[in-house]
Amino acid sequence: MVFLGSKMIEQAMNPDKTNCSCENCLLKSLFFTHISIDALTDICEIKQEREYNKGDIIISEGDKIKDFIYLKEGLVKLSKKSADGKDQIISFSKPFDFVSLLSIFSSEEYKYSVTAIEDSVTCNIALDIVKNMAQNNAMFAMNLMTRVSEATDHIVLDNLEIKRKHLRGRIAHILLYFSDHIYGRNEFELPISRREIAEYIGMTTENVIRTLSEFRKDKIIKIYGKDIEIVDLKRLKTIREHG
Amino acid sequence: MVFLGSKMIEQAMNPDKTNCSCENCLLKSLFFTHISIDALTDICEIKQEREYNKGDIIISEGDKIKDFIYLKEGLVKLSKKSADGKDQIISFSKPFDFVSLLSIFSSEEYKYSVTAIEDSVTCNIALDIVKNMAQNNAMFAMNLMTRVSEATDHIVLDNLEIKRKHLRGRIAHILLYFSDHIYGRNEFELPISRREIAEYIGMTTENVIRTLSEFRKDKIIKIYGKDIEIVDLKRLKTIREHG
DNA sequence: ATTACCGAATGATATTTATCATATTGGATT
DNA sequence: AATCCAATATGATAAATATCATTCGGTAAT
Repeated sequence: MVFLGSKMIEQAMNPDKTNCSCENCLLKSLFFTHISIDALTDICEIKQEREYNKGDIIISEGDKIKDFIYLKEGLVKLSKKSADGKDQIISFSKPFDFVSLLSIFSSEEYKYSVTAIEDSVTCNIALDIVKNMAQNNAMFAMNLMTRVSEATDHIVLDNLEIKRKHLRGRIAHILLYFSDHIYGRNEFELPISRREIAEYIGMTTENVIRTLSEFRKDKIIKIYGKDIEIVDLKRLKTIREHG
Repeated sequence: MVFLGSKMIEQAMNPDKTNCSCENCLLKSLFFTHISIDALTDICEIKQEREYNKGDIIISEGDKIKDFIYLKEGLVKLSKKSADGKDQIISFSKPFDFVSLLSIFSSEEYKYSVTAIEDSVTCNIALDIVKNMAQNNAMFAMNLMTRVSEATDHIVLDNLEIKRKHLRGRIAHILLYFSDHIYGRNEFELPISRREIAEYIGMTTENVIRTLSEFRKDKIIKIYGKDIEIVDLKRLKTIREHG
Protein backbone atom coordinates (compact mmCIF):
# COMPACT_ATOMS: atom_id res chain seq x y z
CA MET A 1 0.00 0.00 0.00
CA VAL A 2 1.47 3.28 -1.07
CA PHE A 3 -0.88 5.79 0.39
CA LEU A 4 -0.26 6.39 4.07
CA GLY A 5 -3.38 8.03 5.50
CA SER A 6 -3.48 9.88 8.76
CA LYS A 7 -5.44 7.06 10.31
CA MET A 8 -2.60 4.69 9.65
CA ILE A 9 -0.12 7.02 11.28
CA GLU A 10 -2.29 7.24 14.32
CA GLN A 11 -2.54 3.52 14.57
CA ALA A 12 1.20 3.28 14.43
CA MET A 13 1.64 5.82 17.19
CA ASN A 14 -1.22 4.61 19.33
CA PRO A 15 -1.13 0.90 18.78
CA ASP A 16 -3.71 0.29 21.48
CA LYS A 17 -6.28 2.35 19.63
CA THR A 18 -8.09 1.02 16.63
CA ASN A 19 -9.07 4.43 15.38
CA CYS A 20 -8.64 8.09 16.07
CA SER A 21 -11.87 9.84 15.36
CA CYS A 22 -10.66 13.25 16.41
CA GLU A 23 -11.80 14.74 13.15
CA ASN A 24 -15.42 14.22 13.98
CA CYS A 25 -15.04 14.66 17.66
CA LEU A 26 -13.14 17.90 17.42
CA LEU A 27 -15.10 19.31 14.55
CA LYS A 28 -18.23 19.08 16.56
CA SER A 29 -16.61 20.96 19.34
CA LEU A 30 -16.47 24.66 18.58
CA PHE A 31 -13.41 24.83 20.70
CA PHE A 32 -11.20 23.06 18.25
CA THR A 33 -12.64 24.46 15.04
CA HIS A 34 -9.65 26.61 14.28
CA ILE A 35 -7.05 23.88 14.58
CA SER A 36 -5.46 23.03 11.29
CA ILE A 37 -5.31 19.52 9.92
CA ASP A 38 -1.68 19.31 10.91
CA ALA A 39 -2.46 20.11 14.48
CA LEU A 40 -5.24 17.58 14.34
CA THR A 41 -2.86 14.89 13.32
CA ASP A 42 -0.62 15.87 16.17
CA ILE A 43 -3.42 15.52 18.62
CA CYS A 44 -4.27 12.11 17.33
CA GLU A 45 -0.74 11.04 17.99
CA ILE A 46 -0.58 12.29 21.52
CA LYS A 47 -4.05 11.91 22.86
CA GLN A 48 -5.35 8.97 24.79
CA GLU A 49 -8.91 7.83 24.76
CA ARG A 50 -10.23 6.28 27.92
CA GLU A 51 -13.44 4.41 28.45
CA TYR A 52 -15.37 4.40 31.66
CA ASN A 53 -18.40 2.50 32.85
CA LYS A 54 -21.24 4.15 34.65
CA GLY A 55 -20.13 4.67 38.22
CA ASP A 56 -16.40 4.72 37.45
CA ILE A 57 -14.35 7.46 38.99
CA ILE A 58 -12.52 9.49 36.37
CA ILE A 59 -10.85 11.98 38.66
CA SER A 60 -10.52 11.92 42.43
CA GLU A 61 -10.38 15.12 44.41
CA GLY A 62 -6.73 15.83 45.13
CA ASP A 63 -5.38 14.05 42.04
CA LYS A 64 -2.53 15.83 40.34
CA ILE A 65 -3.66 17.56 37.18
CA LYS A 66 -1.63 15.94 34.44
CA ASP A 67 -4.01 15.83 31.52
CA PHE A 68 -6.39 18.08 29.81
CA ILE A 69 -9.55 16.02 29.67
CA TYR A 70 -12.62 16.48 27.64
CA LEU A 71 -15.68 14.38 27.30
CA LYS A 72 -16.20 12.64 23.98
CA GLU A 73 -19.17 10.48 24.91
CA GLY A 74 -21.36 9.95 27.93
CA LEU A 75 -22.23 12.01 30.98
CA VAL A 76 -20.27 12.83 34.11
CA LYS A 77 -20.84 14.58 37.39
CA LEU A 78 -18.44 16.95 39.14
CA SER A 79 -18.60 16.66 42.90
CA LYS A 80 -16.78 17.60 46.04
CA LYS A 81 -16.64 15.99 49.44
CA SER A 82 -17.31 18.51 52.19
CA ALA A 83 -15.50 18.59 55.50
CA ASP A 84 -18.21 16.49 57.15
CA GLY A 85 -17.89 13.78 54.52
CA LYS A 86 -20.98 14.55 52.51
CA ASP A 87 -20.83 14.80 48.75
CA GLN A 88 -22.02 17.88 46.95
CA ILE A 89 -22.57 17.79 43.23
CA ILE A 90 -21.27 20.88 41.48
CA SER A 91 -22.49 20.26 37.95
CA PHE A 92 -22.85 17.81 35.12
CA SER A 93 -20.87 17.72 31.90
CA LYS A 94 -21.99 16.40 28.59
CA PRO A 95 -20.01 15.52 25.47
CA PHE A 96 -17.64 18.22 24.19
CA ASP A 97 -17.53 19.81 27.61
CA PHE A 98 -14.25 19.96 29.42
CA VAL A 99 -14.06 17.71 32.33
CA SER A 100 -11.02 19.76 33.20
CA LEU A 101 -13.15 22.62 34.31
CA LEU A 102 -11.72 25.55 36.10
CA SER A 103 -8.82 24.44 38.17
CA ILE A 104 -6.61 23.29 35.33
CA PHE A 105 -4.89 26.61 34.97
CA SER A 106 -5.09 27.82 38.51
CA SER A 107 -4.21 24.79 40.58
CA GLU A 108 -1.83 21.86 40.70
CA GLU A 109 -4.46 19.40 41.75
CA TYR A 110 -8.15 18.85 41.26
CA LYS A 111 -10.43 20.36 43.85
CA TYR A 112 -13.31 18.13 42.88
CA SER A 113 -13.99 14.59 41.68
CA VAL A 114 -15.39 13.53 38.34
CA THR A 115 -17.50 10.39 38.06
CA ALA A 116 -19.14 8.78 35.05
CA ILE A 117 -22.90 8.69 35.48
CA GLU A 118 -23.28 7.07 32.09
CA ASP A 119 -20.78 4.98 30.14
CA SER A 120 -18.32 7.60 28.97
CA VAL A 121 -15.28 8.14 26.81
CA THR A 122 -12.75 10.88 27.48
CA CYS A 123 -9.97 12.31 25.37
CA ASN A 124 -6.89 13.00 27.45
CA ILE A 125 -4.04 15.19 26.31
CA ALA A 126 -1.06 15.96 28.50
CA LEU A 127 -1.60 19.35 30.07
CA ASP A 128 1.91 20.47 29.16
CA ILE A 129 1.10 20.02 25.52
CA VAL A 130 -2.13 21.97 25.76
CA LYS A 131 -0.37 24.76 27.61
CA ASN A 132 2.28 24.75 24.97
CA MET A 133 -0.31 24.96 22.23
CA ALA A 134 -1.92 27.86 24.02
CA GLN A 135 1.38 29.68 24.26
CA ASN A 136 2.17 29.20 20.61
CA ASN A 137 -1.30 29.73 19.28
CA ALA A 138 -3.06 32.69 20.77
CA MET A 139 -6.30 31.95 18.93
CA PHE A 140 -6.34 28.57 20.54
CA ALA A 141 -5.78 30.15 23.94
CA MET A 142 -8.61 32.58 23.33
CA ASN A 143 -11.01 29.86 22.32
CA LEU A 144 -10.02 27.76 25.27
CA MET A 145 -10.64 30.70 27.55
CA THR A 146 -14.00 31.34 25.97
CA ARG A 147 -15.11 27.78 26.49
CA VAL A 148 -13.87 27.62 30.06
CA SER A 149 -15.68 30.88 30.73
CA GLU A 150 -18.89 29.57 29.25
CA ALA A 151 -18.78 26.45 31.35
CA THR A 152 -18.09 28.21 34.62
CA ASP A 153 -20.50 30.98 33.76
CA HIS A 154 -23.17 28.36 33.43
CA ILE A 155 -22.30 26.75 36.75
CA VAL A 156 -22.45 30.05 38.58
CA LEU A 157 -25.73 31.15 37.04
CA ASP A 158 -27.31 27.75 37.49
CA ASN A 159 -26.35 27.74 41.14
CA LEU A 160 -27.95 31.15 41.57
CA GLU A 161 -31.14 29.86 39.97
CA ILE A 162 -31.30 26.89 42.29
CA LYS A 163 -30.48 28.99 45.33
CA ARG A 164 -33.55 31.16 44.96
CA LYS A 165 -35.99 28.30 44.52
CA HIS A 166 -37.79 26.15 47.05
CA LEU A 167 -37.81 22.37 47.08
CA ARG A 168 -40.45 21.90 44.39
CA GLY A 169 -38.90 24.51 42.14
CA ARG A 170 -35.51 22.87 42.45
CA ILE A 171 -36.86 19.46 41.53
CA ALA A 172 -38.65 20.93 38.55
CA HIS A 173 -35.43 22.68 37.61
CA ILE A 174 -33.32 19.54 37.51
CA LEU A 175 -35.98 17.50 35.71
CA LEU A 176 -36.20 20.15 33.03
CA TYR A 177 -32.44 20.38 32.92
CA PHE A 178 -32.13 16.72 32.02
CA SER A 179 -35.08 16.89 29.70
CA ASP A 180 -34.02 20.04 27.83
CA HIS A 181 -30.25 20.18 28.03
CA ILE A 182 -29.11 16.60 28.28
CA TYR A 183 -31.61 14.34 26.56
CA GLY A 184 -33.73 16.69 24.48
CA ARG A 185 -36.89 14.72 25.11
CA ASN A 186 -39.74 14.45 27.60
CA GLU A 187 -39.00 10.91 28.64
CA PHE A 188 -35.62 9.80 29.79
CA GLU A 189 -33.88 7.60 32.26
CA LEU A 190 -32.54 9.55 35.22
CA PRO A 191 -28.79 8.99 35.16
CA ILE A 192 -28.53 9.61 38.89
CA SER A 193 -30.14 8.41 42.09
CA ARG A 194 -32.54 10.38 44.27
CA ARG A 195 -29.68 10.87 46.67
CA GLU A 196 -27.57 12.44 43.95
CA ILE A 197 -30.39 14.75 42.99
CA ALA A 198 -30.44 15.77 46.64
CA GLU A 199 -26.70 16.36 46.59
CA TYR A 200 -27.09 18.59 43.58
CA ILE A 201 -30.02 20.72 44.70
CA GLY A 202 -28.99 20.86 48.33
CA MET A 203 -31.99 19.16 49.92
CA THR A 204 -32.45 15.79 51.62
CA THR A 205 -33.02 12.54 49.78
CA GLU A 206 -36.36 12.01 51.50
CA ASN A 207 -37.66 15.34 50.31
CA VAL A 208 -36.52 14.65 46.77
CA ILE A 209 -38.41 11.36 46.80
CA ARG A 210 -41.47 12.92 48.39
CA THR A 211 -41.56 15.72 45.83
CA LEU A 212 -41.20 13.34 42.90
CA SER A 213 -44.11 11.35 44.35
CA GLU A 214 -46.13 14.56 44.66
CA PHE A 215 -45.46 15.40 41.03
CA ARG A 216 -46.60 11.90 40.13
CA LYS A 217 -49.80 12.23 42.19
CA ASP A 218 -50.43 15.61 40.58
CA LYS A 219 -50.01 13.96 37.18
CA ILE A 220 -47.12 16.20 36.23
CA ILE A 221 -44.73 13.34 35.64
CA LYS A 222 -44.82 9.58 35.39
CA ILE A 223 -42.28 7.51 37.27
CA TYR A 224 -41.12 3.97 36.61
CA GLY A 225 -38.09 3.63 38.81
CA LYS A 226 -35.45 5.78 37.14
CA ASP A 227 -37.54 6.31 34.03
CA ILE A 228 -39.23 9.68 34.03
CA GLU A 229 -41.81 11.01 31.65
CA ILE A 230 -42.84 14.62 31.80
CA VAL A 231 -46.59 14.68 31.17
CA ASP A 232 -47.50 18.25 32.03
CA LEU A 233 -44.60 20.26 30.74
CA LYS A 234 -46.35 23.57 31.17
CA ARG A 235 -47.08 23.00 34.80
CA LEU A 236 -43.58 21.76 35.49
CA LYS A 237 -42.18 24.94 33.99
CA THR A 238 -44.53 27.04 36.09
CA ILE A 239 -43.31 25.23 39.18
CA ARG A 240 -39.72 25.84 38.16
CA GLU A 241 -40.34 29.56 37.85
CA HIS A 242 -42.76 30.24 40.66
CA GLY A 243 -42.44 27.30 43.02
CA MET B 1 12.75 70.50 29.48
CA VAL B 2 14.61 67.96 27.45
CA PHE B 3 13.80 64.70 29.17
CA LEU B 4 10.39 63.40 28.20
CA GLY B 5 9.40 60.84 30.81
CA SER B 6 6.63 58.31 30.33
CA LYS B 7 4.41 60.18 32.76
CA MET B 8 4.51 63.22 30.51
CA ILE B 9 3.52 61.16 27.54
CA GLU B 10 0.59 59.76 29.38
CA GLN B 11 -0.54 63.17 30.42
CA ALA B 12 -0.44 64.29 26.86
CA MET B 13 -2.51 61.33 25.72
CA ASN B 14 -4.89 61.36 28.61
CA PRO B 15 -5.26 65.04 29.36
CA ASP B 16 -8.06 64.39 31.83
CA LYS B 17 -5.79 62.29 34.03
CA THR B 18 -3.17 63.85 36.21
CA ASN B 19 -1.16 60.68 36.45
CA CYS B 20 -0.97 57.14 35.19
CA SER B 21 0.13 54.97 38.02
CA CYS B 22 -0.09 51.77 36.05
CA GLU B 23 3.45 50.85 37.01
CA ASN B 24 2.47 50.37 40.61
CA CYS B 25 -0.99 49.20 39.91
CA LEU B 26 -0.01 46.58 37.43
CA LEU B 27 3.08 45.44 39.19
CA LYS B 28 1.05 44.56 42.20
CA SER B 29 -1.22 42.48 40.08
CA LEU B 30 0.37 39.18 39.23
CA PHE B 31 -1.63 39.17 36.09
CA PHE B 32 0.34 41.87 34.43
CA THR B 33 3.79 40.97 35.70
CA HIS B 34 5.02 39.75 32.38
CA ILE B 35 4.14 42.84 30.40
CA SER B 36 7.14 44.73 29.24
CA ILE B 37 7.67 48.42 29.91
CA ASP B 38 6.72 49.20 26.34
CA ALA B 39 3.41 47.47 26.69
CA LEU B 40 2.93 49.28 29.95
CA THR B 41 3.29 52.60 28.28
CA ASP B 42 0.80 51.52 25.68
CA ILE B 43 -1.71 50.67 28.35
CA CYS B 44 -1.25 54.00 29.99
CA GLU B 45 -2.14 55.64 26.75
CA ILE B 46 -5.26 53.68 26.11
CA LYS B 47 -6.68 52.92 29.50
CA GLN B 48 -9.22 54.99 31.30
CA GLU B 49 -9.45 55.31 35.01
CA ARG B 50 -12.91 55.80 36.45
CA GLU B 51 -13.85 56.75 39.96
CA TYR B 52 -17.00 55.60 41.70
CA ASN B 53 -18.55 56.49 45.00
CA LYS B 54 -19.93 53.91 47.32
CA GLY B 55 -23.28 52.84 45.93
CA ASP B 56 -22.52 53.82 42.34
CA ILE B 57 -23.40 51.32 39.67
CA ILE B 58 -20.38 50.38 37.59
CA ILE B 59 -22.07 47.87 35.32
CA SER B 60 -25.74 47.18 34.80
CA GLU B 61 -26.96 43.71 33.89
CA GLY B 62 -27.47 43.68 30.13
CA ASP B 63 -24.87 46.35 29.36
CA LYS B 64 -22.81 45.66 26.29
CA ILE B 65 -19.34 44.46 27.19
CA LYS B 66 -17.03 47.05 25.71
CA ASP B 67 -14.21 47.28 28.19
CA PHE B 68 -12.03 44.99 30.12
CA ILE B 69 -12.36 46.30 33.64
CA TYR B 70 -10.29 45.63 36.64
CA LEU B 71 -10.46 47.05 40.09
CA LYS B 72 -7.65 49.32 41.13
CA GLU B 73 -9.03 50.51 44.44
CA GLY B 74 -12.10 49.85 46.53
CA LEU B 75 -14.56 47.03 46.79
CA VAL B 76 -17.44 45.99 44.56
CA LYS B 77 -20.23 43.47 44.56
CA LEU B 78 -21.41 41.37 41.63
CA SER B 79 -25.13 40.79 41.66
CA LYS B 80 -27.98 39.61 39.53
CA LYS B 81 -31.66 40.42 39.58
CA SER B 82 -33.77 37.30 39.57
CA ALA B 83 -37.01 36.91 37.64
CA ASP B 84 -39.08 37.95 40.64
CA GLY B 85 -37.10 41.16 41.03
CA LYS B 86 -34.97 40.16 43.98
CA ASP B 87 -31.25 40.79 43.96
CA GLN B 88 -28.82 37.99 44.54
CA ILE B 89 -25.20 38.77 45.29
CA ILE B 90 -22.80 36.50 43.44
CA SER B 91 -19.49 37.60 44.92
CA PHE B 92 -17.29 40.47 45.95
CA SER B 93 -14.17 41.71 44.20
CA LYS B 94 -11.24 43.45 45.76
CA PRO B 95 -8.43 45.44 44.16
CA PHE B 96 -6.57 43.67 41.37
CA ASP B 97 -9.49 41.40 40.74
CA PHE B 98 -11.22 41.58 37.42
CA VAL B 99 -14.57 43.10 37.57
CA SER B 100 -14.96 41.62 34.13
CA LEU B 101 -15.42 38.22 35.54
CA LEU B 102 -16.49 35.34 33.43
CA SER B 103 -18.74 36.59 30.73
CA ILE B 104 -16.24 38.80 28.97
CA PHE B 105 -15.10 36.11 26.63
CA SER B 106 -18.28 34.15 26.34
CA SER B 107 -20.99 36.75 26.01
CA GLU B 108 -21.78 40.03 24.31
CA GLU B 109 -23.36 41.55 27.36
CA TYR B 110 -23.04 41.36 31.09
CA LYS B 111 -25.20 38.86 32.86
CA TYR B 112 -24.77 40.58 36.19
CA SER B 113 -24.41 44.04 37.67
CA VAL B 114 -21.40 45.47 39.42
CA THR B 115 -21.83 48.05 42.16
CA ALA B 116 -19.27 49.88 44.26
CA ILE B 117 -19.70 49.04 47.93
CA GLU B 118 -16.76 51.24 48.82
CA ASP B 119 -15.35 54.20 46.93
CA SER B 120 -13.63 52.54 44.02
CA VAL B 121 -11.40 53.16 41.05
CA THR B 122 -11.43 50.98 37.98
CA CYS B 123 -9.04 50.70 35.07
CA ASN B 124 -10.89 50.26 31.81
CA ILE B 125 -9.28 49.05 28.63
CA ALA B 126 -11.22 48.49 25.44
CA LEU B 127 -11.97 44.79 25.17
CA ASP B 128 -10.80 44.71 21.57
CA ILE B 129 -7.37 45.77 22.64
CA VAL B 130 -7.17 43.18 25.37
CA LYS B 131 -8.30 40.49 22.98
CA ASN B 132 -5.71 41.68 20.53
CA MET B 133 -3.03 41.53 23.17
CA ALA B 134 -4.10 38.03 24.04
CA GLN B 135 -3.89 36.97 20.41
CA ASN B 136 -0.45 38.41 19.97
CA ASN B 137 0.95 37.44 23.29
CA ALA B 138 0.18 33.92 24.32
CA MET B 139 1.79 34.30 27.72
CA PHE B 140 -0.57 37.17 28.37
CA ALA B 141 -3.50 35.01 27.32
CA MET B 142 -2.38 32.21 29.58
CA ASN B 143 -2.02 34.50 32.57
CA LEU B 144 -5.37 36.04 31.88
CA MET B 145 -6.93 32.61 31.72
CA THR B 146 -5.26 31.59 34.94
CA ARG B 147 -6.57 34.61 36.74
CA VAL B 148 -10.08 34.24 35.39
CA SER B 149 -10.02 30.59 36.43
CA GLU B 150 -8.87 31.44 39.92
CA ALA B 151 -11.63 33.97 40.36
CA THR B 152 -14.42 31.75 39.12
CA ASP B 153 -13.01 28.76 40.91
CA HIS B 154 -13.26 30.73 44.09
CA ILE B 155 -16.84 31.72 43.42
CA VAL B 156 -17.92 28.16 42.75
CA LEU B 157 -16.18 26.70 45.78
CA ASP B 158 -17.37 29.51 48.03
CA ASN B 159 -20.92 28.93 46.91
CA LEU B 160 -20.61 25.24 47.73
CA GLU B 161 -19.31 26.10 51.18
CA ILE B 162 -22.23 28.40 51.87
CA LYS B 163 -24.72 25.92 50.50
CA ARG B 164 -23.87 23.24 53.03
CA LYS B 165 -24.07 25.52 56.05
CA HIS B 166 -26.98 26.62 58.16
CA LEU B 167 -27.85 30.20 58.97
CA ARG B 168 -25.35 30.65 61.78
CA GLY B 169 -22.56 29.02 59.81
CA ARG B 170 -23.26 31.25 56.83
CA ILE B 171 -23.13 34.40 58.93
CA ALA B 172 -19.87 33.25 60.52
CA HIS B 173 -18.59 32.51 57.02
CA ILE B 174 -19.20 35.98 55.65
CA LEU B 175 -17.91 37.74 58.76
CA LEU B 176 -14.69 35.75 58.55
CA TYR B 177 -14.55 36.39 54.83
CA PHE B 178 -14.51 40.14 55.36
CA SER B 179 -12.18 39.84 58.31
CA ASP B 180 -9.66 37.51 56.68
CA HIS B 181 -9.82 38.15 52.97
CA ILE B 182 -10.88 41.74 52.63
CA TYR B 183 -9.73 43.72 55.62
CA GLY B 184 -7.15 41.48 57.29
CA ARG B 185 -8.20 42.53 60.76
CA ASN B 186 -10.67 41.59 63.48
CA GLU B 187 -12.48 44.89 63.47
CA PHE B 188 -13.87 46.42 60.37
CA GLU B 189 -16.78 48.36 59.00
CA LEU B 190 -19.22 46.16 57.16
CA PRO B 191 -19.31 47.52 53.60
CA ILE B 192 -22.81 46.19 53.05
CA SER B 193 -26.20 46.26 54.71
CA ARG B 194 -27.87 43.41 56.55
CA ARG B 195 -30.10 43.02 53.54
CA GLU B 196 -27.11 42.58 51.25
CA ILE B 197 -25.63 39.97 53.58
CA ALA B 198 -28.96 38.18 53.24
CA GLU B 199 -28.78 38.48 49.45
CA TYR B 200 -25.34 36.92 49.49
CA ILE B 201 -25.94 34.01 51.85
CA GLY B 202 -29.47 33.31 50.64
CA MET B 203 -31.38 33.92 53.85
CA THR B 204 -33.79 36.64 54.94
CA THR B 205 -32.73 40.01 56.28
CA GLU B 206 -34.51 39.40 59.57
CA ASN B 207 -32.61 36.20 60.18
CA VAL B 208 -29.31 37.88 59.39
CA ILE B 209 -30.08 40.59 61.93
CA ARG B 210 -31.25 38.08 64.51
CA THR B 211 -28.13 35.98 64.12
CA LEU B 212 -25.82 38.95 64.40
CA SER B 213 -27.67 39.88 67.60
CA GLU B 214 -27.25 36.34 68.87
CA PHE B 215 -23.52 36.47 68.22
CA ARG B 216 -23.43 39.75 70.13
CA LYS B 217 -25.35 38.29 73.07
CA ASP B 218 -23.00 35.28 73.06
CA LYS B 219 -20.06 37.71 73.15
CA ILE B 220 -18.66 36.39 69.89
CA ILE B 221 -18.73 39.79 68.19
CA LYS B 222 -19.34 43.41 69.11
CA ILE B 223 -21.64 45.49 66.98
CA TYR B 224 -21.82 49.26 66.62
CA GLY B 225 -24.03 49.76 63.63
CA LYS B 226 -21.93 48.68 60.70
CA ASP B 227 -18.76 48.39 62.78
CA ILE B 228 -18.02 44.82 63.70
CA GLU B 229 -15.38 43.53 66.05
CA ILE B 230 -14.71 39.82 66.27
CA VAL B 231 -14.08 39.09 69.93
CA ASP B 232 -14.10 35.31 70.03
CA LEU B 233 -12.40 34.31 66.80
CA LYS B 234 -12.06 30.68 67.78
CA ARG B 235 -15.74 30.26 68.45
CA LEU B 236 -16.70 32.06 65.26
CA LYS B 237 -14.51 29.67 63.29
CA THR B 238 -16.10 26.71 65.04
CA ILE B 239 -19.52 28.01 64.10
CA ARG B 240 -18.38 28.46 60.52
CA GLU B 241 -17.25 24.83 60.33
CA HIS B 242 -19.84 23.04 62.40
CA GLY B 243 -22.80 25.39 62.64
C1' DA C 1 -40.66 71.22 61.51
C1' DT C 2 -42.96 67.56 59.31
C1' DT C 3 -43.28 63.83 56.54
C1' DA C 4 -41.70 59.87 54.38
C1' DC C 5 -38.76 56.31 53.98
C1' DC C 6 -35.20 52.94 54.83
C1' DG C 7 -32.24 50.10 57.78
C1' DA C 8 -32.00 47.82 61.97
C1' DA C 9 -34.09 45.28 65.59
C1' DT C 10 -37.30 42.02 67.93
C1' DG C 11 -41.28 38.94 68.76
C1' DA C 12 -45.10 35.89 67.34
C1' DT C 13 -46.55 32.79 64.11
C1' DA C 14 -46.60 30.14 59.80
C1' DT C 15 -44.21 27.54 56.49
C1' DT C 16 -40.62 24.80 54.85
C1' DT C 17 -37.35 21.46 55.40
C1' DA C 18 -34.77 17.98 58.14
C1' DT C 19 -34.67 14.12 60.99
C1' DC C 20 -36.08 9.77 62.58
C1' DA C 21 -38.57 5.57 62.14
C1' DT C 22 -40.20 2.00 59.40
C1' DA C 23 -41.47 -0.56 55.12
C1' DT C 24 -40.75 -2.18 50.66
C1' DT C 25 -38.38 -3.25 46.59
C1' DG C 26 -34.72 -4.89 43.68
C1' DG C 27 -30.22 -6.24 42.79
C1' DA C 28 -26.05 -8.48 44.16
C1' DT C 29 -23.79 -12.09 46.65
C1' DT C 30 -23.33 -16.34 48.82
C1' DA D 1 -33.23 -19.94 47.92
C1' DA D 2 -31.52 -17.15 51.50
C1' DT D 3 -29.20 -13.10 52.80
C1' DC D 4 -27.55 -8.62 52.58
C1' DC D 5 -27.52 -4.00 51.22
C1' DA D 6 -28.72 0.11 48.95
C1' DA D 7 -32.33 2.77 46.88
C1' DT D 8 -36.97 4.04 47.11
C1' DA D 9 -40.97 5.23 49.65
C1' DT D 10 -44.02 7.22 53.34
C1' DG D 11 -45.45 9.13 57.76
C1' DA D 12 -44.75 11.52 62.22
C1' DT D 13 -42.29 14.82 64.52
C1' DA D 14 -38.64 18.22 65.28
C1' DA D 15 -35.90 21.93 63.78
C1' DA D 16 -34.80 25.66 60.83
C1' DT D 17 -36.22 29.43 58.34
C1' DA D 18 -39.63 32.71 56.42
C1' DT D 19 -43.25 35.82 57.00
C1' DC D 20 -45.75 39.35 59.20
C1' DA D 21 -46.20 42.95 62.50
C1' DT D 22 -44.30 46.48 65.12
C1' DT D 23 -40.90 49.63 66.92
C1' DC D 24 -36.92 52.63 66.84
C1' DG D 25 -33.61 55.70 64.89
C1' DG D 26 -31.54 58.18 61.30
C1' DT D 27 -31.77 61.00 57.22
C1' DA D 28 -33.38 62.75 52.98
C1' DA D 29 -37.04 65.46 50.91
C1' DT D 30 -40.67 68.82 51.21
